[in-house]
Amino acid sequence: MAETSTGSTVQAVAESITEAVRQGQLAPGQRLIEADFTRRMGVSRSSVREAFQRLTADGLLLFIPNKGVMVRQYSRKDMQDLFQVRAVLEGLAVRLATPRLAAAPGDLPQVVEALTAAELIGDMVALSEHNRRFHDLIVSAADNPLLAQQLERLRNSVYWLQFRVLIDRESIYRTNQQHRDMAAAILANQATDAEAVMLAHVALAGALIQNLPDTLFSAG
Amino acid sequence: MAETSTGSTVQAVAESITEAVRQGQLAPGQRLIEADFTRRMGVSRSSVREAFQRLTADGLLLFIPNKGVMVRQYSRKDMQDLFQVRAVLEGLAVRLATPRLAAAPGDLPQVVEALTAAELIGDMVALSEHNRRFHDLIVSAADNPLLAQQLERLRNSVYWLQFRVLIDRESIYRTNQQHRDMAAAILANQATDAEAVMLAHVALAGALIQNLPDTLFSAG
DNA sequence: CTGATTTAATTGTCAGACAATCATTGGAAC
DNA sequence: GTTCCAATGATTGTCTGACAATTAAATCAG
Repeated sequence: MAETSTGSTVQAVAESITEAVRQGQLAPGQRLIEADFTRRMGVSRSSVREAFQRLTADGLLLFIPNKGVMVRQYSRKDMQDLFQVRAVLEGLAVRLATPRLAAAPGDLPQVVEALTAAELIGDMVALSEHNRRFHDLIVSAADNPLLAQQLERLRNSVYWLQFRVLIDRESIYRTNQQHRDMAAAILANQATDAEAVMLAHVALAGALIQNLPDTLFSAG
Repeated sequence: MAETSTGSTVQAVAESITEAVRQGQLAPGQRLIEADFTRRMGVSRSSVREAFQRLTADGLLLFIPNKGVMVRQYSRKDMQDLFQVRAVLEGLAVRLATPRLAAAPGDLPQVVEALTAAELIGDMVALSEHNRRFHDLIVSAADNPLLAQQLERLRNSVYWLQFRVLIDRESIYRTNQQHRDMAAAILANQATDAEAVMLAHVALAGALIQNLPDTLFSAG
């Protein structure tokens, strides 16, 4: 277990599971057995249960009484709901962040450049990485920890789907163009414009996800 | 989180603590001792710990490693952050709910009437009750469970402060007038107008809370 | 092959244990 | 009397083992 460990066992278990889900080693819908993790990680059932509890509250796992927990899977409706919420929150974030970033852009210009560069050479890993940096930069400039936490949770929920989305060059280009437009609006201190672009940006991401095949969604 | 009670022990403990916090029997900042609850409620430590864990994720309690949990207390900045987030979420809720409620108003007219009646006779308990019904009606009409859950959590956080806010007749009147305006916009299927009123409504609530004395806030 | 019944897995909860950490108390030194 | 520090007590973090209740799997009768 080589994560940002606080020394806490529960924390380590939770992080390990989170990572496994993100990497797709634990598929959505898959049931998690307590005894399984006690053996594989050499920790007690109490610790495993507490980790499950925490991750359930985080929305990563789904808890069903007397049945245990499973990796939460989302229906199309769930994703639609999620992107509606995410849109207004990301919009709020960029609205709050704009005046601050306009005054102190920090890494913003470099990140946008890196995004464009990654797009040109088709480096998906770098693209994903810098995309995360772009949004993190905005959220942290918004200076609202609650907002940051909520958005982090929402992003975790779509993390594994996100990868299946950026496949065609067209979508990548459109997405990246929105990044550039948004950065321009931010640096010009046009909060309303930046928010409008962000709303379109999140809407596009949501639409791309809805275009994915049925097999990636639960029935619900 | 007010889930349907499963009769589960952990659930019972969590609900009991939530209720105690809402009623002010457990004051913000107060530390909760595990052994205390095992004795008083006749349950095991594991159950208490799991309940703590759940409530921490819900934002009701604050967890500090090796120190335990305490009833979370909020600084003015925390409350400002919270109301910023709440505003956009409640705004989204009413925007989504408006077309549905315009088509099928359900109890909306009666609730608004009951609010006005409670205001006239100065019945604070009824006022609070119908206020909750008003907002619940909107959120459930929005048909977005994720949004509903997030708003529920945010409301829990301010529940105990809310009571200290509605003291002067002026604020009560203004608040209630917003309810009436919002209902009118909803029934006229004017989603944008309804959302605008909601934003003002939440902003007013936030301002009233900021007017409360320092003693009700943590330092931060 | 289907359905019912027995068997095995798994969860929910409890009790008790012990080391690690935090909080408090009571000096000892200044 | 105040300040620092060690001894003491309280509390948390984690583990082990246990057992009833519930769910899932296997078995067998038809």
